Amino acid sequence: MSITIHDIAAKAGVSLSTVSRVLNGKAKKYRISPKTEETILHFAEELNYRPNKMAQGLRLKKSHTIGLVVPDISNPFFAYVTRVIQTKAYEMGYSLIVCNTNEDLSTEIEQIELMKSKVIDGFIVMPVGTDYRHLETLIRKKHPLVLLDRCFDALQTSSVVVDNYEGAYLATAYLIECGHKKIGIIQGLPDTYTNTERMRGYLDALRENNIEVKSQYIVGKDYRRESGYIETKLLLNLEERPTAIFTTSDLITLGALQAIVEDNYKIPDDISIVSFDDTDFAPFLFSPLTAVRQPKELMG
Amino acid sequence: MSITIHDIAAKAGVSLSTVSRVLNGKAKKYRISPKTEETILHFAEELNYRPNKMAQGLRLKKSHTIGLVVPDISNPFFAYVTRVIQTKAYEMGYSLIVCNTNEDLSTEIEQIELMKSKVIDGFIVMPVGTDYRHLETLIRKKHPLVLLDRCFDALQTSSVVVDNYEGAYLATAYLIECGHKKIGIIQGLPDTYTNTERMRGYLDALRENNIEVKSQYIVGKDYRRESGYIETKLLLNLEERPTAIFTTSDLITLGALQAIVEDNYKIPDDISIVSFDDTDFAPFLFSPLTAVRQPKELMG
DNA sequence: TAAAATAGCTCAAACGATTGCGCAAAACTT
DNA sequence: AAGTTTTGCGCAATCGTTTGAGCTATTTTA
Repeated sequence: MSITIHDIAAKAGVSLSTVSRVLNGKAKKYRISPKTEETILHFAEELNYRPNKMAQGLRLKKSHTIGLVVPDISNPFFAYVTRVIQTKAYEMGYSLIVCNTNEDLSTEIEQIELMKSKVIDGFIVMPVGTDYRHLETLIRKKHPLVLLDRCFDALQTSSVVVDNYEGAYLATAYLIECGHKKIGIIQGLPDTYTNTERMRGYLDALRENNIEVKSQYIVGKDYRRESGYIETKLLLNLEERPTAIFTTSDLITLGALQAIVEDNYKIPDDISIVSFDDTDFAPFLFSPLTAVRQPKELMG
Repeated sequence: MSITIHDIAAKAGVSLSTVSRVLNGKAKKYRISPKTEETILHFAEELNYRPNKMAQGLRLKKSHTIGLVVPDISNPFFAYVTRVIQTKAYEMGYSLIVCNTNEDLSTEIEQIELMKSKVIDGFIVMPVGTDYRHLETLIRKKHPLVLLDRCFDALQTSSVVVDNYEGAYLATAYLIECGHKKIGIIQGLPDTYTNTERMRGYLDALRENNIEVKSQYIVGKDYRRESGYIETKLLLNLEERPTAIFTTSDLITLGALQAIVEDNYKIPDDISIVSFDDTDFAPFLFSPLTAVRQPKELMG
């Protein structure tokens, strides 16, 4: 089959230990003669030797693999962040196992469970965000873990998040500045960190400007496109329809646009939109979009 | 550390072999008594045993891991396909190691080289497309390999591709039908399978309609957005500028749109665009876009 | 009642690498 | 010339599983 250190040892007429040491650059430390070292290196090259990472991993309890858990890799935001992470990981000699949870908690739990048995050096998780007991277990078992995009204040682990509150506050305040008083929000998945913060920003901006918070203007239940579509339709059909909508994800924005186009409303004459998550295509839409940009590169 | 079959064997008072056999559902085959089986299963459950996949992999020479090599995961098309693949792989009990080649051949070669040492069960590669000697090596070494999106006719391996020729032909023919005679094309990475086929479709459509092929209308050198931007600017500044442009990727399209907006041209009055790769946002652009859709779900 | 068959396990090698300990030969000291 | 140090390398255990080949009771057969 493939070449092992046995083959090299045999060719070079030395023991396994010696080969291993030379190949790991520990020749000096273990006083291997330069001549032997060269011979081994020569044969390793000639046979095109590649260490078997499973064997190494078994022995060293290290896989040089990072598990990345992402809610939806086809979402442009997550895709971009994934690319940044992969590139960096590769530079550092690590591979990336990518798991898609589809914004589903039980899938997330299952996928993490599967990865635990794979001897993964560490996890980067963008959690669904409604529960974190499985992450607690991960921490308790000493698996290195970094949370990305969404975090749990109760969880003792490193997290990389943007200031969702501030972003949402600014977005809403901007609409108010533009003269809007009837501002709807299509929220994402309730009880997730990002959503709670964004809602808080929206609400605070309204309150501080003495604008009444109307419950029928607060809609939405996940970050999907379909959600943006349906909720926008409903908002537009309200007796007193909002003049502006704050969409809390790029996919929601997409759905909202679809609804607006279908019902023949004009942006920004009939309705204004401000979106969380900047997207590459925002500037080229039939009406340029205002958006809150996240530092994706940095986050990755 | 973590629980091994040793621990279970000790608790149950049996040998390692017996535990392994029960856990692999081979109790019948090896005549383990139901009582013993139950005891073992009980302790496995109680200790929350997870097999160490590295040890299993070492022994069985199987990692239940697939390597996916993709040119750019932040490209919506690739991201979508990746998601489909990941979901399916997970259903079948496989994990996915994702590598980004950044459309760079040497990165592709390096990444594949790295994965080879990881004992990967098989590869799914969307190759950069300009060379395939490294893939030949892979096949020669009996690594299972499937090519996706782009293929090499010379390579003896399974490939999943769409009919790029037909798509490009139809797109171009559509523009001709609309009355266009001056049709530019912004091609992708030259010498790649997809690009060659799309060019062929474009050229054949022109020829069969007796339209002169002008070399200054054939521009572009990769699938990137920047490329779409620059080439469109140049096309629009030609003395005899084209009235339609066929863009051969969604990112090129994005760049083209940017250029068109900046220079204050109107779609479709001043210029028409037909794009290869449908995108989610196409219907909501300032002017709806005609596009050739690829069956991403099916391809994945 | 002895031989044969079966049930129910265990032993130990193997997968491919790493590493603490030890040992012989060479080189150096006095 | 005998003792000491250094050089250069090998032995064997270990990581956690799997599996072909036994091995010992018990049961069945003749």
